[in-house]
Amino acid sequence: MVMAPIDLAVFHENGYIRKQCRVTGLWFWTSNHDRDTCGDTSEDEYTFIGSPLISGFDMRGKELKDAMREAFLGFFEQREHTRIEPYPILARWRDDIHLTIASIADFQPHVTSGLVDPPANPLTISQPCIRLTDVDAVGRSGRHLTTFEMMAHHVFNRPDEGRMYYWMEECVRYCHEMFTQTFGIDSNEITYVENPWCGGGNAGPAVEVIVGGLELATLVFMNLHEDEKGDVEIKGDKYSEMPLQIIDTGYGLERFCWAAAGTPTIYEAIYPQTVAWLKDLAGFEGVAKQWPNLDLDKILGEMSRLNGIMNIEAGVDGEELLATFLQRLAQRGIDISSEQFTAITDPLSRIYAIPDHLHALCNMLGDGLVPSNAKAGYLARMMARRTLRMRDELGIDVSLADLALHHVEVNMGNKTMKQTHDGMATILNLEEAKYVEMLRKGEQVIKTMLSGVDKSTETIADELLFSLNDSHGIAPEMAVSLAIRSGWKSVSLRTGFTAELAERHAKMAKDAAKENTESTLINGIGHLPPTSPLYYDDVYQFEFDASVLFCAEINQEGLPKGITHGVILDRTCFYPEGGGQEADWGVLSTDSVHCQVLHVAKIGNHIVHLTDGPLSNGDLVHGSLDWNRRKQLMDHHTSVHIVGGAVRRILGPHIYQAGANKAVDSARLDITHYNRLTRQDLDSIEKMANEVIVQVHKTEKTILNRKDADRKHGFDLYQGGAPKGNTIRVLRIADHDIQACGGTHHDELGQIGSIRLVRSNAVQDGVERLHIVAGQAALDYAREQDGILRQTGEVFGVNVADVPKTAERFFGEWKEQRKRIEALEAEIVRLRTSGGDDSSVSKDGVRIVIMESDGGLKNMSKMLKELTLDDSQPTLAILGSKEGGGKLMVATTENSIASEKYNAIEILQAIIPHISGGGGGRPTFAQGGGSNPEGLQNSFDAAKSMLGI
RNA sequence: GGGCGUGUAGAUCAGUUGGAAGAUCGCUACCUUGGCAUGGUAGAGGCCCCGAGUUCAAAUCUCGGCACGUCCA
Repeated sequence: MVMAPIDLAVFHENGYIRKQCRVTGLWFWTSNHDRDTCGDTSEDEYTFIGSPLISGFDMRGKELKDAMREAFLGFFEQREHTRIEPYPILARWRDDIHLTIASIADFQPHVTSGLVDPPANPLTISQPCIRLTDVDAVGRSGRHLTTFEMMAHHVFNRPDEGRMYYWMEECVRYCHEMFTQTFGIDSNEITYVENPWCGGGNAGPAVEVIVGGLELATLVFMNLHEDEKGDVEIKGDKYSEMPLQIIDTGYGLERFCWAAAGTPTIYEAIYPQTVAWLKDLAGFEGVAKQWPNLDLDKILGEMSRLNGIMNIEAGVDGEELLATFLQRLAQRGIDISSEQFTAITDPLSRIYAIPDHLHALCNMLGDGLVPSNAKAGYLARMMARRTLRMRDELGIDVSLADLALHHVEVNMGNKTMKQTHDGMATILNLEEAKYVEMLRKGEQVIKTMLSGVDKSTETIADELLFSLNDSHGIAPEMAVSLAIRSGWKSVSLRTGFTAELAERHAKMAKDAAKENTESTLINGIGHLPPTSPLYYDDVYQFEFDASVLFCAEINQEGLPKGITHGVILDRTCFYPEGGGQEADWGVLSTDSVHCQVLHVAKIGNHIVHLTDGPLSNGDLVHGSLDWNRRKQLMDHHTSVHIVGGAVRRILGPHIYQAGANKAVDSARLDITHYNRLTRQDLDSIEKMANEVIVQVHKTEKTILNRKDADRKHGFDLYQGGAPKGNTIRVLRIADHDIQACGGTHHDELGQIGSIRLVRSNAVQDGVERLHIVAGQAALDYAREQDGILRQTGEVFGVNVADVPKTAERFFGEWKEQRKRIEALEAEIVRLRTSGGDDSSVSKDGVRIVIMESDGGLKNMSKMLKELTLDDSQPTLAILGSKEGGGKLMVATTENSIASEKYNAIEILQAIIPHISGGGGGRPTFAQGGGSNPEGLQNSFDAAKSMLGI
């Protein structure tokens, strides 16, 4: 079975008929019976440019977006949908994506899987989204954006439980009513295109709503999931119906605004003030005035229309595209040279892209994101750097922070943000400084890399450009312009290189994508009742009785040594490894058997004890924990929460937990921050953490429904990671820190004793790792440190308090004395080489010196230098030492009769066997070593007889 | 998460096949001038990031650690 036609009463009632698109072959519904294309093809141009299709919205920019959003949400609110506040743009409730890419992303994976109830049903929302896949086309195509708001109405139906709110008929009816009545769109301009949707293992029928050549909305009816035995086939995969039936709609707010404004590009509809401001700053009027007879608006309008029907994709050859473009423009009566076209569109595309990029950047930073060189933070850095590059290319002299603050003021109004404006400015100023530094380094690297290349070269080697881009952050275009500035004036970028670079990256990404083999520890336990965890009821319970439900042999790599069996009980006090907290250890025993529990893992609802021996099904066992271990883990885990709260309070709202680990000897907490932490920072965090222990007596542990938890505490609750179930355990330490956490924590903070921040280090740019010790571990740590200091003091023979001062003095003296020894050695060399003893012989105008030295290689080479660097006295010098198994050095005065007559390597090779060694060097300087220092005299004798002296 | 790159004088960086640690700026002193800009001469300043390994020999090659940079997902 393939997907059935979407045949709805609402179509017929409004005079729509079903036709097949002449171009794409897709089926579509239209009330214009002459129409033979679906509206979204290479032959359907935008019809709204210059003549808006949506009436009643004369404003522009933020005001227009606000009005449009309100019209949409209001429409659905009046029709029994609940309005939901937008989710953050950082998708922190998910572990598969960094950014919110669609409104449905708010409800994945647990609402869409049916595990968690939606916040309301049906609901309407306008969700800010960021998609970076088309980032290169932004500003150039006239319609692409990285940041947009997806307006939506969502429904989560459960027909199997008798909850069916509405389906296709009503959905399309709402859409049609809104389009034609609220927005006054001519029915003939609307086409509904049937185009089944699939993605991420789900699928369903879908309708694209095209207005005036622009896709304004997609209505997806998600009711299928991938299933090999399914009877529906879409794009080669088989699907079957799922119990949850979801309406996932997406209406592009900015596109509505564009259709209402009818401006040449989408950017002028939504960012008019910023575009005008940037034009002014970049002196764009001057460019345009060069050709007074060109009608700019007309050209831009035509460009957008053309872009609407031409597919600009990354990797398309730029020159070829330009030629086609100019040809098509000429057909439309616009006569423009490629130079004129480039002169106008190059700066303009940057002027358009900057506000879009700033919008993405401000949204990300506003949500508390810290720029970094990895993960989500890298996306912010990429946007910042793109913006900076375009700003520089436009020759605009405004800092990134000022651009962003201007953008926030003009385009974001009083949107509530986690990050303060000052914080944002601080972060962006740091980013700009890093960017400038990167450019400076890049220029240096280019100079070095090209130093051997002729100044008249026209190309830069591909490998060099790849390495500049990948290792030094210098994009190919940038590399070329830097090279030109540094004197290689005729280089240019080979056509198609950028595409090759992208291809290469794509290939690397593909190669790196490895299979995620999730090996299960134990199979066949699905039928067992879930293990009842006792550690939540009373975290101080360390003994319990239970019965064995399951026991099997385990044979798997990577587990702690000694593990032979996996045991599942009906209930347990043993905490399984999870949430960064290590597992409990202890003993499970019966009258006759004692098994050590060496590790505990959670598999689904079952807690598996990994033991060093077998137990039998039905056995009654007594379990007892290694309480010292558990107590220490609890000390650390609770401390991590306390420290986390303190860090957020002291450093600012951008602090987010990027990971944590709680072991016995110490705990780690990774936090997002834009600067390295100083010891002062650590001290004040440590101070506050210890104050909390004193001031807050009790922790508060509650269990909340996921829906209520979200509403009550927001998404900061999930710093420890995206929770999986519908019920959430919340740990509250007064108002200091509130977290969803499934670990074991103290009821009373006083149990911890004290917290020490040992040190911090950088995990990656933008992420700092705090090393924490608490409770007994803090005492042990202090004792150990004390011991180290005491030992050091004993070595110096001073009090511990004097160790730093003394070490400083010793180090200073050591350096001084080393220098003095060098000076004295030099003096010895001078004395010994100034002649006066019988080691110096003259032969045929060459002074021959054969001498034993007592220093190492360094000292010998100094003597050689002294002997052979004097041009006025041609010398052959042979030095030896008994140090380190014996050393020999032979050198001649360069460019003298000594170097003509004697070859240092030959002499060395001839005499070195006497000390059982080898060596080499240049004809005027050779050195080597051996393992028989006693043979040194034989070497000297051999040299003498060889030279005939 | 994966790939790539970099740690050498106070600063910016060179350093060839492993074989004698360098340049420029800055610093100090002296010379040139009435003084300044400048010019000249001399000098000081190095745990070649740390630790192991290979080697007769490591700034250089290999491995590990630390610090930093960068691209992609």
